[in-house]
Amino acid sequence: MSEITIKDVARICGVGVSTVSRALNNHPDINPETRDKILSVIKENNYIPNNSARNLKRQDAKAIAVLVKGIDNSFFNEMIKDMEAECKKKKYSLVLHHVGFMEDQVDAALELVKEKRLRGIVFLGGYFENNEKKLEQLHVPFVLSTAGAVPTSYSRNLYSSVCVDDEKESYKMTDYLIRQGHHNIAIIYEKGMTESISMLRLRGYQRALSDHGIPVREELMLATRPDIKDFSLENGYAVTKDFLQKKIECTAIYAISDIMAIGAGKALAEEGLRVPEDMSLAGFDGVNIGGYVNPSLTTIKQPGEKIAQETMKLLFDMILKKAECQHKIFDGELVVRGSTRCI
Amino acid sequence: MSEITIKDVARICGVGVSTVSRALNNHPDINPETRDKILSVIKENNYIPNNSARNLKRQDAKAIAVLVKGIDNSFFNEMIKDMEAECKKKKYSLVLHHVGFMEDQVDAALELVKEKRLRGIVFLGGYFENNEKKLEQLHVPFVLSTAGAVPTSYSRNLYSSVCVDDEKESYKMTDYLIRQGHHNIAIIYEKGMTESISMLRLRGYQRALSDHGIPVREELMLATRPDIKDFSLENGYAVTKDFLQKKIECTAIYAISDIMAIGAGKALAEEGLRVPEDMSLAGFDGVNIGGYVNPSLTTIKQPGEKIAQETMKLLFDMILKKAECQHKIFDGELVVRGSTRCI
DNA sequence: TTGTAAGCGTTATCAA
DNA sequence: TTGATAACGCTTACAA
Repeated sequence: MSEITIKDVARICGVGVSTVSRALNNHPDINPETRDKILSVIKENNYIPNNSARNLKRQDAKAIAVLVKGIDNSFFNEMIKDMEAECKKKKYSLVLHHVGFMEDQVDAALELVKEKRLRGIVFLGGYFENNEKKLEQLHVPFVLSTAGAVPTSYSRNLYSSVCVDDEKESYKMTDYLIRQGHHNIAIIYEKGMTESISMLRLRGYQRALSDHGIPVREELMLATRPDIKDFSLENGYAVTKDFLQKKIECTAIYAISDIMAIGAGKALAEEGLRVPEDMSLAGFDGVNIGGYVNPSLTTIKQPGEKIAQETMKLLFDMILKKAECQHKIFDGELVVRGSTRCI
Repeated sequence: MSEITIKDVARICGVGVSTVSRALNNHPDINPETRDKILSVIKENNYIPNNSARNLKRQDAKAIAVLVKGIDNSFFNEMIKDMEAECKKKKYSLVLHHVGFMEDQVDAALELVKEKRLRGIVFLGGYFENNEKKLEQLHVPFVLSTAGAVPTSYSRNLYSSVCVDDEKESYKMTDYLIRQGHHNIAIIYEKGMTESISMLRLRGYQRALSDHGIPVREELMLATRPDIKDFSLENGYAVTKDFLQKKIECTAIYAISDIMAIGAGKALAEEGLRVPEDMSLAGFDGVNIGGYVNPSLTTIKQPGEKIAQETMKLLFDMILKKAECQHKIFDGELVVRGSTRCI
């Protein structure tokens, strides 16, 4: 009943353990006949090598990890499959690991690198403030992907990064709404660290208003509720519901994520407000679902596929060619759909 | 530069490695002063224990794993956080592992059990046909959660399970639509193994029609496209688009997942058909987003939270109390919302 | 309360 | 082409 090990396989085959190991790892220096025999014994006896033992001993695990902040971020999920594809091309295995909202991504990375002997890391999303020292301990190349939240004080040679310019893209959306005649634009954002993605997008909104000579009004800046999951449908809904009670003059609501915008849409519907006739509604990210709701959602589409591919390119350049750290910024695309209108 | 190990920590502290290990694992038989000193040295030197080595040696890793089929299933993602909560109560750690569409869940489980010395497994979703022998090799208790697709030939003492009766619930939805006056009801389903969840739901649909004396018509049974991701927005959309071209008489479309129903909704909108005035639309699962689209989606709500909790209860009963295998079936709830109407 | 030493199941080294 | 054997970094008897 106790699990079978490489020693048992060796004994059954009448060979040494190293020969079994060679068969297992496709080493060239083994007689094809012996290898086939060993492989068939392995199959018959359902032997499965212990990965902990392998990782412990092995020096060259051709593997990288993608550490994703949060578990149900549609935008990230759409990117992951692109990363897996790129990784496969390089014959590396990709360890996917989700880190909870309260966990520290860098701690998780540090642990994982030791455990699996990883050669590189991708951080998908997340915050990196007050973490420079820990990041320095990460002795493998890493790329911050779609994680705008890196303090400018960090050395640019510490890491690579790929993202959109969140402030600029948010400016683009706000500017568009203003040009459509909207002056009272509410924004749904998440209060956070200065360099968090949400705060960058808030700054873009504020700057666009200022550039158009429109005062930035406190009562139109709707912070999400800390007691509800961040960036969720529920949060967008709750915030908007509260806002609408106050009857503040407003012709457009811009949520800094599509999912929250969809949540806001429900609150609008419940209050009898039609989109876009009574209220324009806009999001950010460009997740698939935004194109499927009714009316479909005007948004800033991040080029997820490009970002994913470039992320892997930078990572493998650093791993394989010892390339320097690089910082790529992609443009987002303003996608105008049915949820906004000119007034 | 090379990574620091427990030996280094021991050397720096001037103690033996076992003492460091004791400090690390909160063993009671250690002098609090030595422990504090060791802990501070660990912190200063950023020592992180190697999990592979720990797993290899440790016999009693209080850990279970949840193996999830697919990465962006909203319904599963909503359940996972409930499972994590239950697990925390038992002071077990929960290893979350996603298995791709082409991978075999049981193989992944077998590997993971060895690697992490797991005490139990939850399979969330997936198919288990032609896998009985492999499942038998899994020498830890496991629960199939929301995985209706178990051949009836399998021994009931092999595993526990928690789910809804997919055929019955699907019957419930179809019966409801019929009672609303719909006779030409199209169903969007996925062709698959006889016992797959999708086929069970299809059978419920067929049985309801028959029971009402309505013929089951081939041209109203819309199989998803194999070239598009299964259960996706895109698939629901594509299938519906094709269907509408054919101008087949029909007053209701029932998709066996909410996400596909939402996809179908877009195709309807594009063809100028209003929901529910021109076409009723229904889904299955009861994911959050269904309550946020416009009109909100009529669906069968699976009690995800209850299922998650019961799954963990059964698993821990088996692990801790050596309880027998059990098979629980929960009722789904017909949630009537704005997307369907009486004709 | 602490230290020594024996594994855990592999892979890597080296000699045969 | 093979087989002993020494690591890998940790936990845990057992001895002190």
